[in-house]
This record gives sequence, C-alpha cells and structure tokens, in this order.
Amino acid sequence: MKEVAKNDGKKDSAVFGHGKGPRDKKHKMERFLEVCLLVLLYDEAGYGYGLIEGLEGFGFSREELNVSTLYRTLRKMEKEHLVSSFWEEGGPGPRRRVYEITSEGKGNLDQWMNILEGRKKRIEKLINKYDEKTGFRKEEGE
Amino acid sequence: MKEVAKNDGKKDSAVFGHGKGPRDKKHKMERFLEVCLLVLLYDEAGYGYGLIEGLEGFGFSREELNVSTLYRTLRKMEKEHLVSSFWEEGGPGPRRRVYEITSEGKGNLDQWMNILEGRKKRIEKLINKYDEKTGFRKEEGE
DNA sequence: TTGTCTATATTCATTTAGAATATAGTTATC
DNA sequence: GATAACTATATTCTAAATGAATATAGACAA
Repeated sequence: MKEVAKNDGKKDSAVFGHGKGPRDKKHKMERFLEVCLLVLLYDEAGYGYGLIEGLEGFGFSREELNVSTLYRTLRKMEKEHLVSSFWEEGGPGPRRRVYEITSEGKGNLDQWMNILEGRKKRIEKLINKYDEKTGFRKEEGE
Repeated sequence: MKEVAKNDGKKDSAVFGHGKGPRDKKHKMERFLEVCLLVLLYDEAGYGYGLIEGLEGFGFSREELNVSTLYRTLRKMEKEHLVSSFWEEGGPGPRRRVYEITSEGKGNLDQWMNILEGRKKRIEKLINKYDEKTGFRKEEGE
C-alpha cells in the first residue's frame, strides 16, 4: 500500500502566530471567561459564586453565565497552577473556596493580553471590510 | 423523593442579550471563520481552496487554517441557506464548487456585525481593566 | 501510466460547554 | 428542632465544535 496524500509537514504549531500561547495547547480561541477571571483575581482574591458579579462588569449577563462552567474553569485553572485556593475560615453562610492568582497566572495573563489585542484587531479588520463592501452604513458607530 | 435544587426559570434564552442571534442557536461565540467567509463572499463568489487566501487577509495564517473545518463550515452554511453553491463549468484543473452568499446570508451577516461589535467592546473593557490594575504598562500600544 | 498537485469530502477522536443533578452546610420559620 | 429555602461547590451527562488524518478523484506533467 502506498500513502495517498503527502504531509507537507506544516500542520503543527499553529497557534495564532505564537509558538506556544498561554497554556501551551493550541487555544481554540475561546477561553475568554478564563482571562476575565484572571483579571478579576489579579489584585483581589475571590470565590466562585462571588466572582459572578465581577464578570458582569465584563459584559456577561447573569443568565448567560453558566455556573458549572465557572466552577469547572476555576478548578482547571488551579490544576494548571494559574490560581491557588483555600477554604475560607469562619464567616457566615456556607464555606467558600477562595481563589488567588499565582505568579504563573500573572505571566499567563500577560500573554493573553497579546492574544486579545490580536483578536481585537481581527474583529476590527472584519468590521471595516464589511463596512467597505456595504458602503459604510455606520461611521464609527461607537 | 423531593427536588434538591429549585429552578428559578431563568436558565434559557441566554444568547448574548439577543433573543435569537444569527442562526438561532445560542452561539458559543466562535464562528469567526463563518463570518469571515460571509464577508469574503459578500461581493464575489469563491470556492473552498481559493478562499484561504482571502482568509489570510483577516489574520488567519495558512498553517492554522484547517481545511477540514473550512469545507465543513461551507457545507454547513449552505445547509442553512446562508450560501449556495454550484459546480464550476470548464476551467483548468479539478472542478470547483463555487459558493455565493444568499440574501439570507447577508441578513445574517448584518446581525453578526452587532455581535462582533459587542465582542470587541468586551475585549477592550478587559484590556483596560488589566492595564488599570497593572498600571498602564502600555499606553495604547497600537 | 505513474506520480504529483489541486480540490473536495468524510471519518475519528478529543475538547469544550450547557444543562441537569448531587451534596452539604446555613439561616429562617413555624 | 424539623423543615424549607438559600448559598456554595462539584460532578455527570450529553451535544456541539474542531483538529488530524484519511479518502476520493480529476488534471497535468514527466
């Protein structure tokens, strides 16, 4: 048997132009929630439920926020050492697992910002192209 | 047995603030490729392989573009009547399936632009917050 | 006529994510 | 002090999205 199609050997390391972005794996370009959480935790610890409020500040509506996703994401980030957690002592109500960003998390965040800048530019490019083709329906409709 | 958690009845129709965005289903916020294709086809028909070049104009690198995804996406868009296709007659080389945008596709694109505007603003908000917290490392590092 | 290239299409496995459900301590209410 | 309602965290189930590999086939060159 002979190979049907040859591999030009260019299929790997295709990460947005970065050899290895945050968290190494080729990001499928949507861990926006993750970045938001890192920014929120940057200067202030927080717990799962409580972070929802902060996320609203980034445009997430309370309805579209999925609590499972939120907790799952936080645990995953801890496994990757981007954040660390501890059980809050005392305090009223059920105990809370409080998260803090790690220095690794901060470095990661820094790289994320570059990716987001790029993503923003792509969106702008697309919008401009669209406006061009449709005759600038809206001029800087900011 | 009794129900453990009550449902506050607010879990549905959580689509970015739009009752029903393009293509009705709650978009998981990443069909950027799809939108790029619609913009490319807006004023000029194109075929799968040939569209790759145009996509590069939006920041996709040739390596990160996945051909399977490209074709899969085009067929899906046709199934949804956002584009239509025909086999190119004559011409050198293997036959090509040429895609054209439909009027439905154009309407869809219009809605996508709103979503992208929103997405852009979210990113900006996030970047600003980050810069705030880290002390404006880069001032409009455009 | 064999091999290579262009072009399209499909299959397979993994990842991502939403919905639902599970667990459990806290506080209010009767 | 039993029960209900609430806060908080966690996991399971399923479906959608996606990358990689593979399949198919005609055109063209050697």
